[in-house]
Amino acid sequence: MLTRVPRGTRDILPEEAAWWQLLEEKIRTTCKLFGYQEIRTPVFEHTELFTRSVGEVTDIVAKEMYTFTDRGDRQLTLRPEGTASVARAYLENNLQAKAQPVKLYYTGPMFRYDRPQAGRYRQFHQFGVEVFGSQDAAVDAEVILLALFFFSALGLKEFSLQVNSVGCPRCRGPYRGKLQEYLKEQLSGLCSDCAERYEKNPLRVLDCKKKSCQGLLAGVPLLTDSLCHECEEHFKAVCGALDELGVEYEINPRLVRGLDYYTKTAFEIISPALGAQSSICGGGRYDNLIATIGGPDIPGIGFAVGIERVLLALQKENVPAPAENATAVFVARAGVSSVQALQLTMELRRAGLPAETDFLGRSLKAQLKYADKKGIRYAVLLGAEELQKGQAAVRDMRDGTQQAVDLPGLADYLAAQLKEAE
RNA sequence: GUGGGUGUAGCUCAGUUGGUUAGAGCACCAGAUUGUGGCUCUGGGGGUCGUGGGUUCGAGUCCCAUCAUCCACCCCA
Repeated sequence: MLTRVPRGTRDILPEEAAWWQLLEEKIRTTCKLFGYQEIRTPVFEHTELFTRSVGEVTDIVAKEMYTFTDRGDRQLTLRPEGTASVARAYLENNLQAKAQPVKLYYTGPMFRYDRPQAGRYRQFHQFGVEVFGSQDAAVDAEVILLALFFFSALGLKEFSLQVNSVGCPRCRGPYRGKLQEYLKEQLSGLCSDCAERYEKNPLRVLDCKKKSCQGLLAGVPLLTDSLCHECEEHFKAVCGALDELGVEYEINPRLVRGLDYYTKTAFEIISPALGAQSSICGGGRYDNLIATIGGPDIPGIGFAVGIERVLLALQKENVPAPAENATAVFVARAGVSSVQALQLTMELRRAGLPAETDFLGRSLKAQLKYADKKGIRYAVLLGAEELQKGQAAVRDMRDGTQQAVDLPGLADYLAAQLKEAE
């Protein structure tokens, strides 16, 4: 073999593509139901967009971006996430001039240079929504409800919601100091990763998986206790809205989001069916993002769902595979040219019947075998004998019964049979 | 970037202390049925044993390297 797919990428073969189509359909219907409109942005952007919005010191920017220089010496990057691009498009196309708030959704491939593992790929796919222009806590609730609604619509059963508030620059700065002060005492007991996190991003120490570190965090000050008045009120309002709407959730004061632009609400939806990468949806509010990339002061909130992970979760939960939409009719031929058979096949197609025929000159037996394997319901036998009488034999592949039908009425006959079969 | 597991047919795997021409099931193709799928029977095609090097009279088997893949860490969807 000359070459293989690059590491961390994969082919989606027809069988699996049926799952993808199902997901894409649910995405569209759910978003329509909630009044969100689709936006499509390029898969690559100026590198600067991500370094500025996602944050220079985040892992995504520091070590996971697919960055390249094009022939015109431009620094470009394959998008590692969707929010920055949508925020850029919002600004660039003056969507603040449209009816507010602007509610958008997107799907598509994202790229991160990371070691592949269960539920993690270098090219992966996200479905996300973004709302610009409202600070109402009810919007936070709606966005969360949309995600939960989507998972339920897919037939997913086991998933749970965690929420937190990561504050804003006003309260996060002082809290960071308080946290570092506390951690300073424990520094000798923390793992090497946490020692590094202590310097670079102390909030991350909170959700370290090591028991030894968690043990040292018993009396750690929590951000939710140090929120400024505005953030605290907003967090209370979000929790209150979820309560009132009957949404089950857990407050996880150690939930930290990895991207710099998050403010206030942060949430995550987890599927226990998955391995270590159990997060199927992550999101939150980003009230300063638009301003960060040079726009006016417009608040926003959104989430991203990992399509591959949702697919894994559906399979782990044994959600039944979507029914294959098989071809309805196979035109088998005996002593008739493939072009003649194609002629009849086209007539059926023009009448709206999914149909195919043989191109391999196989025996009738082999043709029927093919039709059987592809789950085709009706085989039309076009043979010299029948053709003389102006007929074709229609074989119901389910019970093997056969019926001679006049060619002029064949499409109508098949259409009626198929309708009845429904 | 770090640690561990696994690489033999399209798929799942077997292959003895290193020993002739590397096997099975499923899948695929054909025949039994000269124009009829599924079930059965019979036959057939398909492998540089991941790759490169080493040890040996002899390597799928042992050693080293490398690549791929899986799982976990970091981080994230």
